[in-house]
This record gives sequence, structure tokens and C-alpha cells, in this order.
Amino acid sequence: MSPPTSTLPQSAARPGYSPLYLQVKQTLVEKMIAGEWPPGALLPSEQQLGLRLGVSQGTVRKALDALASENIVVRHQGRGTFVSEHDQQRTLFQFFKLVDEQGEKRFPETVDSRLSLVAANAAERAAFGLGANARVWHLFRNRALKGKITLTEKITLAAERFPRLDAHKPLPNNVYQLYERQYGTTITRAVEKLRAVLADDRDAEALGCSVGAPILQIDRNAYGLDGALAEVRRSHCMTEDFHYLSDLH
Amino acid sequence: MSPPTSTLPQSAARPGYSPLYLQVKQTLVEKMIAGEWPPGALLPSEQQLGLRLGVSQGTVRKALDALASENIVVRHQGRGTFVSEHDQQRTLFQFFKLVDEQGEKRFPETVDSRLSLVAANAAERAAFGLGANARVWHLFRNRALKGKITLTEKITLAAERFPRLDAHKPLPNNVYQLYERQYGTTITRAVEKLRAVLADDRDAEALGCSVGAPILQIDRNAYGLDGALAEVRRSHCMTEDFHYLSDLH
DNA sequence: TAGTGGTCTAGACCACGCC
DNA sequence: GCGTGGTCTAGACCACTAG
Repeated sequence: MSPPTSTLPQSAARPGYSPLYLQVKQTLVEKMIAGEWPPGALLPSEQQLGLRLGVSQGTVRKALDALASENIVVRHQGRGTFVSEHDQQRTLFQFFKLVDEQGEKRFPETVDSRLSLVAANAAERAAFGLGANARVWHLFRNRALKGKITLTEKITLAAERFPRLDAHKPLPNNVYQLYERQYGTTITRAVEKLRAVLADDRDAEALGCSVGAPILQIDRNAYGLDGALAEVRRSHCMTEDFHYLSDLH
Repeated sequence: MSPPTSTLPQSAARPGYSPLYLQVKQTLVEKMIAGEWPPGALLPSEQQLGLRLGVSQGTVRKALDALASENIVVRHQGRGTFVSEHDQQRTLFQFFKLVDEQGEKRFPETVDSRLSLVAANAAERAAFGLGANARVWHLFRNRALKGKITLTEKITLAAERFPRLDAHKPLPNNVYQLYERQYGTTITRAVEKLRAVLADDRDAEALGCSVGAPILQIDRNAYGLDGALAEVRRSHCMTEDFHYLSDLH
């Protein structure tokens, strides 16, 4: 084999060992984080990556397959492997779980939007790992499905990770695309906690329902490529005409 | 290579083509459905399966990896590949999404259970693909988490698929294990639809809450190894102390 | 026609579980 | 020690895309 132009750490040291293909995967992710391959970029071919990293094409393939299964890259036979972008399709299929009775998805339209910068409270500092005087953005939005306001959102972001967010007003419907293009933060994974609650005065006003109506509360924590918590979001959703779809596989 | 003792269909006919490893996967699933390898059974090694099916060990591996990713088999280095069983662990991690504030899961205890056999209504006949005079089982259960009744369930099963279900009373806590051991029906996949509703009189009585309390309604359709709908379940759950956890990856 | 990923094969070595 | 799955490699051929 010709000498590699780059080497991977810890080839087989017993403690802390990780398989070669996972080291390759991690290396690729780090290059994405560093901006070497921004979202939408075409990666080098498997052969070229193998030569560059000093591993076989099959090992590169296993790393890329793992990245593809996490929706971090997209592979196209005959074209190549691309870093995933937060286009509407991805946001819809990976991060949006509300469907109508027929199981159809629609992208929600933002009807009303309010952005403010406030001092982070203790819970917010703990969640984002912020210092004592840190500040956070609060973004409130009402969103409509099929023309009817169906959910309200409160999004919380660390100001130090998303500086001058107000410069991008009006914020786009798809904020994950904004995080990605303006701040280099790609959301790759999220965890949602669901509860049933009763509509309070604010819910009732925003959603046009009565106080005490049943509301699905969705608490989402969204994480970036680097694994750090990037966004916290609480949604209140009416589930008369839509429901949350969860696949257990 | 020595001649295979069995052959796979359509080696490369253009229309309806499917890769070899998917044909292998399908062949293995069919053997499981036929009862050749019941849940818990040790499969032949990759080498032996390759010889038997006339494909390479690497192709068998790709089929087994796909089955493992769907939780249909479990692989153990040094021991072999086993058909998955519905032990408490699997039921808990794959099909039970309620966790407490600390994110801990507990297996729910069945407190009360009522089983009845009734004529299937139109919706039930359509869902299960039943004939005009078909009957279905209705199983109502109240279930407790950490000693407190937290959810009610209504389970619907086609009587023709689950004959003499009443002979197994009292039904076990883990009904998926019963389906598997007594009826050869292995649940492999489920889809849940979630809504927020208000507690009615029956919810209030069963759950010890007030009428009009917020309730998380979970409609689950569970499918067997053969892909057919096997169980329909509606759960009503209090989410004061527990919430539904959904991973978006 | 050239280049890419997708499939399939074959063989080597390692880590693990069991006897 | 033996057999298992896990990793890694190398090379062949196919299907798809693009120029």
C-alpha cells in the first residue's frame, strides 16, 4: 500500500479501543464540524478517502454507511456522497411528527413570531452549560397547519452560540436551515418528551381554543453535529385534526 | 464452491430484482415464520448458512446485520445469532416509551384485567381484514407504574388469530410473550398515534383522576413477522409523573 | 465513456464465550 | 482450544449519473 497522507489515532491499544471504521467516521465528522465539508458538499470518493486516511475502501464504506444511517450524509449511486442539508424534506421527515388523519404531512407556516434576549435562568444555564451572566434568546412562534393555527412554540437558544440572531429578522420558517447556514450548527438528533396538559389563557388566545382544552405538550432537546445541546423547544399543540406519529421499530 | 443445497429465486432478472442479501434475509424470515427457528433459537453460523443457501459468508452477514437492526435477531460475539424473544427487556426498550422525570423505565404492573369476545365492528373488520361474521377479543387492563395506576389499555385482537385466548387466564403482564409462545405471532414493529384528550367518567374512575383531566391517548397498531396487523391497542395515560419519550434520529 | 456507489466474494486476523 | 461473530482488506462486477 502507498503511504497514507494522514494517520488515525490508536490503531489497537487495548483500553479505549475503537474500531477503525468508527475512527474514520469520527474523523469525517470532525472535518465537517471544522467546515472543511459544509452541508451540501460532495465528499471525496470512497477510494480517495481510503487513500487519504490510509485505510481500505471497505472501511471507509462502513464509516459512510454509518453516517448515512444517522442522516448525516446522503449517498447517491453514480453521483457521490453529500453532506446532508436541512432542506424542507429533511426537516419534515426527520423532525416533524404531526400528521393529519390521512397520515399526510404538511410543513407548518409561521403566523406570528416574537424574539427577545433575556438573562438565562438556572435551568437554562445548566442545560446549555452556560456561565453566570449568560443570556439566551427566546423565540415565540404560532404555527398553522392547513391554514389553521395549531401549535405554539417557545424556542430557547444560547446567545453565545447564536450571536446577533435579531439581525436575521424576520426569521425563516425553517430555523434549522438558519442555524446551519448562518451559524454552522447542524441539528442531527433530537429527543422529545410528550405530555398531555390543559390549555391556559395564553394557549387559548393563541390557538383559538377554550381554556382547559386538551393540549399535547412536546419538549424537544435538539443536538448538533458536535453532540452538544443546541436548541430547547416547547410546543403546545392541538390534536383535534392532527396527531403525533411515533414509529417503534 | 460446492453445490448449494438450496437456491434463491431470481438471480438477476431485471424487473422485480432485489439484492441477494435481501433475498437471504427474506428466506430467513420465512423460515422463522414457518417455525423452523422459533424465538430464542440459535441460528446456524454465517458459514453454514452461506453453504446451505449457496451464497458467501459476507452476504449472509449483511442479511443478518439487517435483521439485527430490526431487532428480529440478536447477535453475540463468540456465541452466535439468536432469534429475538419478547423478554421483559425487549418489551421495555422497544415498545414501552413511558419514562419518569429521571428518564428511568419501569415495567408496568397489570392491576385489573377483563377479557371479552364480541362481534367485530366494521372498523375492526377493515383493520384486520376479517370476514362478515368475525369476532374479536377485547382486553381491558389497568396498569400501574411505581405502585400507582397510571394507564388504562384496550387491546383488540382477531379471534381467528388468537383462538381460545380465555384459556390462558389470567393473562400475563407481558402479552407479547403470550402471543409469541402460544400463537406463534411475534410482534416486530408498531406505530403509535398520540393525542391529548380529556378524561371521561371511566378514565377518572380507573385512574383516580378528575373528569376533564388531561390524558395522553396512544393508539398503537402492532405488526407481526409476516407484516400483518396483529394487535390494536388504545392506551389512556396520565402524564403527571411520567412522559412519553420519542427519539428523532 | 469515465467515475461513483451498490453488491458480492474470498480470505485474514481479532475478541469473546464456552468447554 | 475451538467456534462464533467483529473487523479489515482486496478485488471483481453491476447500476446509475453525468458529460
